[in-house]
Amino acid sequence: MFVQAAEIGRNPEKFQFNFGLHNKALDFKSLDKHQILFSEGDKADSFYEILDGIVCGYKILIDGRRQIVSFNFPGDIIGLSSDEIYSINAEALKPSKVRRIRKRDLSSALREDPSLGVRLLKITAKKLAHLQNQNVSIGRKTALERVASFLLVFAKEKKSETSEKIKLALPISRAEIGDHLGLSIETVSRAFTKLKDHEVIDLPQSNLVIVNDIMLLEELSECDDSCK
Amino acid sequence: MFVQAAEIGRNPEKFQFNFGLHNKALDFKSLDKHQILFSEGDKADSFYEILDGIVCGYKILIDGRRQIVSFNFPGDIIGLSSDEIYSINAEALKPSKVRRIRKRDLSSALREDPSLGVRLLKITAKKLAHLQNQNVSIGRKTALERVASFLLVFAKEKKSETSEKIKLALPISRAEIGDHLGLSIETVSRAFTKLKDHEVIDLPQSNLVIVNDIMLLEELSECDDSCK
DNA sequence: CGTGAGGTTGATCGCTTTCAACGGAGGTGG
DNA sequence: CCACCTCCGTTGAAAGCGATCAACCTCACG
Repeated sequence: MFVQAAEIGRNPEKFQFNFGLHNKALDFKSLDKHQILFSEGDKADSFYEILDGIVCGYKILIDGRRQIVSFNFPGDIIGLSSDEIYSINAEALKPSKVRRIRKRDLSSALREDPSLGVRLLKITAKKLAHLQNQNVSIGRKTALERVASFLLVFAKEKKSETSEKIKLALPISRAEIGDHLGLSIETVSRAFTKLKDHEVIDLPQSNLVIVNDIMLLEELSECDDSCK
Repeated sequence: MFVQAAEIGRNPEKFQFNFGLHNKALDFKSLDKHQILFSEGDKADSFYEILDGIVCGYKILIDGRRQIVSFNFPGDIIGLSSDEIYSINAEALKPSKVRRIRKRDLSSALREDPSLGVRLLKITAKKLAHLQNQNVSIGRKTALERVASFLLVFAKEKKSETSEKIKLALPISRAEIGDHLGLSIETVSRAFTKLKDHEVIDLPQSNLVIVNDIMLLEELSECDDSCK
């Protein structure tokens, strides 16, 4: 029983990227679960706006260790690369839809609409800020603090809703969370259990998180003392 | 005896940012060692090009844990924020010079020069790629692999020089490296010692690294097996 | 020559990983 | 319809890596 409506990352009000290219060849693409959108080293002539689903960006070391550097939800952009080639892999975590934007179209679009540059810059800067936070989490936080921080991001996005309790349908597995937070599956699971035991969250299903106390969650995200 | 000429990050050919604003009020600023350029939460109406020295970007948790998210050398930009406020702190690690660029000037500059947007985007995307690599290091690599990766970045920048051995004058303390790599001072020190013992590097002074075998360093940056 | 900051090295502790077993949910085929 | 299987998540026990605590060293500087 998947609570689709409450699923995280589904934010219809989210900024929809508009290149003013509607009359030109639009390039939509459907992705199956686990389908690769692009791989590290591929020629990076396009980037993509996520329209539906989730596409993650990740890197793998030669021995298989994986680090997921971003989860991309509808409205997000993936594939902006400084180089001629992609620096990461992109894979759909569930059936997804994306819109392809060719870089060569970008230049002309920028000429036609100077404000586009500012907007794009803003999006990129936002990704930067998020990645910086991620760096702090992975580099300096304990397992519990990382998981709390991770949940907090989604909880804050949905906070505007009136009810005290925040319901999050996580469309992401423990393994994927682990690879995002630099933790093992087991450690992620234990952190969830600990948050549940301390009644910070409820966990009616493994993918359904109900945040009981967002203030406490916020405290825990920087200092897990009260959850020892 | 500081080997100034060989110091990392000193790359005179590095892209110098040009806003075509030379005739307008230029805003240079000198920073002492440890002087704060801006703090997290400050109004972010400007960003800065580093002209000389090193400025690091970092975050601190309430209990003092610090994560350095970037080292910025001459030619680099710091302070690009998606928000109205800075998301990080910026501090000079040694006497530095920066050039201030007001965001309101940016909009007009973008209108006058559309290619500027592409360039700025490229710079930001490069920072993004670097931060992603950093994420992989901190999230999935061992201490030795992280230090090897760290050195490798600088070694590759200087590789073009003819000699086999690459001489790096690290202008960064062990504590700063640790806070960048998510490690303690002691662990960083031990990693350096191990690299020295295995003759991957020489370490005539604590701040002077001579890379003997960049191929081996590259291997070690993803798999520290051969250095156990 | 004393002092203090930065770096190294050793010993111990603790958090996270790894290895292992178990349980539930969903899908398939007899 | 139920047995079986696989995938995912949870829990326990043991091992390992890095943090912490502590002592010592070196060097620059007053």
